[in-house]
Amino acid sequence: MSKLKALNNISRKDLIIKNAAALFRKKGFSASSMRELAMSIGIEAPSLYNHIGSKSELLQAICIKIANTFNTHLDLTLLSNASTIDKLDVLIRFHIRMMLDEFDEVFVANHEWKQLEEPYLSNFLSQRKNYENRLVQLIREGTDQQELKGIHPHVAALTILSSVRGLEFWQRHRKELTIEELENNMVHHLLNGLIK
Amino acid sequence: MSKLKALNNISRKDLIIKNAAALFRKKGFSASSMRELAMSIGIEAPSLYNHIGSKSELLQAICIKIANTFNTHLDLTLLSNASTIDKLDVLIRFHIRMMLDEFDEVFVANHEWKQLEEPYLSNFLSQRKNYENRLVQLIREGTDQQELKGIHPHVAALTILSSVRGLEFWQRHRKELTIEELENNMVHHLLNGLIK
DNA sequence: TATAAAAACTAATATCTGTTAGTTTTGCAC
DNA sequence: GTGCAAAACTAACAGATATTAGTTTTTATA
Repeated sequence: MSKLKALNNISRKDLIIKNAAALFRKKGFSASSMRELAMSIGIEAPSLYNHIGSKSELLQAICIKIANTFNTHLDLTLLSNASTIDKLDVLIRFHIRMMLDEFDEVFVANHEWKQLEEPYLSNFLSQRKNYENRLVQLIREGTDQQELKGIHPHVAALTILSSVRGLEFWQRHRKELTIEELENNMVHHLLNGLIK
Repeated sequence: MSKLKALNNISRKDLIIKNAAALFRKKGFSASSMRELAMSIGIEAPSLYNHIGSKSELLQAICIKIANTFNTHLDLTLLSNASTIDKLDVLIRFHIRMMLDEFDEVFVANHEWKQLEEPYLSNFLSQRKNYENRLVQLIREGTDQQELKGIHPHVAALTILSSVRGLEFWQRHRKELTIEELENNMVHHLLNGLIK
């Protein structure tokens, strides 16, 4: 087993977390049982506890990882010298890629964070609030510098974040467009509008 | 009790459904217990069954009602002689009002439909797909008639629906804007874009 | 092949779940 | 006040839940 682990560099614990993300996405955290998770791996439920501490630890791992990924990317983006519009472009595209590439994890973080226990719940929420606030600030700066229209920054930020989040429903239509076309369409809609 | 019911026209069953919507929104359907629901209304859990058939019946009632409300409104809107843009305007504003006025129910329908049992699950999904398809068709017509840009209709529809759905996060900011200002900002963003 | 650790197993527990059965209380009509 | 129906109650059940304890099997190393 440790030879396998060395080969493809994925530990038993990581496998459990990955399967948990898939299961939690499909049925929701509370409606998912440890027996079901174990079965998806091909072992009995108690065997899971040789690798993990508890069910809620799995949710914590998923949510924390996603929150960190997004915040780290925002850090980097805000540091650049690009214009506000270009920064928004980069951020929107990153959200879209994440939504498609790390679908299960992002979905679970978006939908099941309510089931986190303290202090992970507070932590997750403050990270998300922080992310939102910095995005709002970016939009405000764009408005001040006459790059953007005077749309209320909170509303604009919410619209952008909600739109990309809504890509959870895009799976059905994946074949219609390439990822790049999808990105281009969505960025264009959010930045330039729908009306000709 | 029946005098009370006659007076304010809300039956015991309706009260239970209303409290269920609030509870399901706060904790999720699977994480909500019938004992908790009963406590929120001041009775014991088994007493609920004098008024309702089962827990899942509550979720069904909530989801069906919301799906019907949206589909009925779309029926009416599509019948009018207004331009595509005006129709989109009306639809977006209706979603926003619903999200704010019937918050618990809309939230639960959006988030917990997965926990529906058959045939309610299939029914709900086909109603939602139908709604989405008709919105896509409306946007396609707007493009054909040169009212709208050539943004991929599915992407545009998804962006619009996701944005209004994201108003579940607006509760925190309710005091910042009136509902009408919120509507105006969001409609303007989605139709005319963010860039000046 | 012997050893030790990793990881699987079985058995069991306490708790919580939705729901039922049967009984008592409540509130209104006469 | 009597009677009746609505709606509350208590007691209880069968099944599922996450998790623990203790044991056996598997695997890698020496």
